[in-house]
Amino acid sequence: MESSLTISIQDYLKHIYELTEGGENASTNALSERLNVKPASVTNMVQKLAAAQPALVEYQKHQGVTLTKEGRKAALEVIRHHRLLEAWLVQTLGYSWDEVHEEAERLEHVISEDFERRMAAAMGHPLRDPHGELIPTADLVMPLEDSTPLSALRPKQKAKIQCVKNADAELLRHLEGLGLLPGAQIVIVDYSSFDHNLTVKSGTKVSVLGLNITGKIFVDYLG
Amino acid sequence: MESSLTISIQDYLKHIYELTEGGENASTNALSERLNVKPASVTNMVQKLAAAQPALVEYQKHQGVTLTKEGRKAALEVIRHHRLLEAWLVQTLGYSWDEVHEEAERLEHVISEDFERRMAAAMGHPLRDPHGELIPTADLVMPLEDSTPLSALRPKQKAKIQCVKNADAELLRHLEGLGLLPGAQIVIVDYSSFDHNLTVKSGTKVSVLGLNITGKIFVDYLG
DNA sequence: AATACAATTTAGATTAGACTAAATTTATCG
DNA sequence: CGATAAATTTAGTCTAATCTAAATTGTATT
Repeated sequence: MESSLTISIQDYLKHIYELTEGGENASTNALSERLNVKPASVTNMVQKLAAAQPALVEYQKHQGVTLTKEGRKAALEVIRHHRLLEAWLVQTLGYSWDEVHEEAERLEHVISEDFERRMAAAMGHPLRDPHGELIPTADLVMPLEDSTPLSALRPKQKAKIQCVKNADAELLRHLEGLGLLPGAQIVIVDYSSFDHNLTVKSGTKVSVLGLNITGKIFVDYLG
Repeated sequence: MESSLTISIQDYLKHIYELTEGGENASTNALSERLNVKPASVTNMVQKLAAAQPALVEYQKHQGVTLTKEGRKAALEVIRHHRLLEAWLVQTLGYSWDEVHEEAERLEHVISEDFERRMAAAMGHPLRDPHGELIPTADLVMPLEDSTPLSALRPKQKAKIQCVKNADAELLRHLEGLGLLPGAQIVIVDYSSFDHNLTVKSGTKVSVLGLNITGKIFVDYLG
C-alpha cells in the first residue's frame, strides 16, 4: 500500500535494520520486497548509499548490506520516531492500534528532534508503543526484549500479552475484538500450533487459520 | 531555511493562493522567491502544472498564475492542515507560537484527512490558529476576516489583538515578550507610523524600527 | 516613439531514482 | 561435478525537477 514514488534513505536504513536484527545481512531481494522497488533499483541505491555514506552502511557484492554501529543508530532514530508517534496518536487523538501504523509511517520522516523529545516527555518516556514493541531510548539504544513467544507456552499456563509484532491491520482488529491487546491476561487452553490455531483465555478458541497471518505474539510468563 | 530539494505541488498551490488573495495573479518571480527556486524553474513547473491540472491552475505567458475555484480548495486544504497543526502542537506539546511554524510546514503535507478531522474535533473545531489566523473550514471555505489593521487605530483607542500575520520568529518573540499575543487588550498611546513605531499599552513604547519586520497586526476595535 | 531595465521564458544540461532486459554470479541438487 | 534455477548485478533508458545562460517580452521614462 506504499505509494511514494521515491524511497527515502531513512526508509532504506530502517528496513535494513529490521532485516539484519538477527545478525544476517539484508539481501537485495528482501529489501526490494519491503520497499516495493525492483531488485535492480535496490542494488543501485545501496551501492550509491554505501559510496556516499560509508559510515552508515556496508555493502559487498552478492553479500547484501549491513549497518555500522552508526547506521544502526540512524535506523533506531526512525524507529523511535515511529513508535513514539504511534503511542502518541493513540493517546491524544484516539487512534486505534490498527489505524496508527500508516499515519506514523509518513510522519516519522518529517518530525524534528524537538518534536520527538516533546512527545516522549508528554507521555512520560514510555517504554513500549501501543503494540507493545519496545521504543529505542533517547540515546538510540534498543532495550532488550524480555518476553517469550506465545508459541513457547503449554496448556494451562498463564501469561500476559506484552507485544504483537508485525501484524497486519486485519489481524489487529481480530485480536482487538477478542480483547487480546497488550496487557491482557490469558490462559492457554489448548494449543496445537501457533501458525494455525491459537487458543487463549478459558473457553475462547481463536481460529487464526484463514487470516493472512504475518504477526507474532509475545507474552510475559505468569505461571 | 527551506531545504527540501524538490517542491511539492501542494506548496506551489499554497503559495499561489497566498499571492493571489488580493485578486492579482501570482508572478513567476514572486513564486520563485517564496519557494526558493529559480524563476526559470517556476515557469517550467507552472507550465507543466497548468497542462497536467487545468482544473486547478490557470497560466498565461507573462501574466502569472491564478487558481480555479477547485485549485483554491486544494490550497485551502493545505492551509487548513497547517493552521490546525499549529494550534494542536501549541495545545498538546507546549510549543510556543514562534516555534510551531517550521514544524507545521513539514507536517502539513503528510497528514491524512483522518488526522485533520481528529485534530479539529479534539480542539473543538477552532476558528483561529495560535497567531490568530483564520482556519479554513472543513468544507474548505475561508471565513471572512472581521478585524481591523492596527494601523487604522488612533491614539487613546482600545482594541484587542486578534491576529499577527506573516511575522518572522524574531518579531514573534519580541511581541510575546511584551504580552502582545492574540487576545491581549491594548490601548494606543502614541502612534506615528505603524511601519516604524508601534506604541501600545499605557506607557509601553515599542520600537519596532530595526527589527526586520514582515508581520502585520490586526485587532478587534473596542472603543 | 525609442530606449533601457526588469521580468519572464526558452533551450539545453544535470542529477537522482526509478525501470527493463540481459548478463553474471551463487547455490542447489541429482 | 556439472546443470539448472535463483539471486544479483550491469547497462542503458526514462522521467521529473532543478539549474544556468541566453533570448525574448513587457514596462516605464523620457
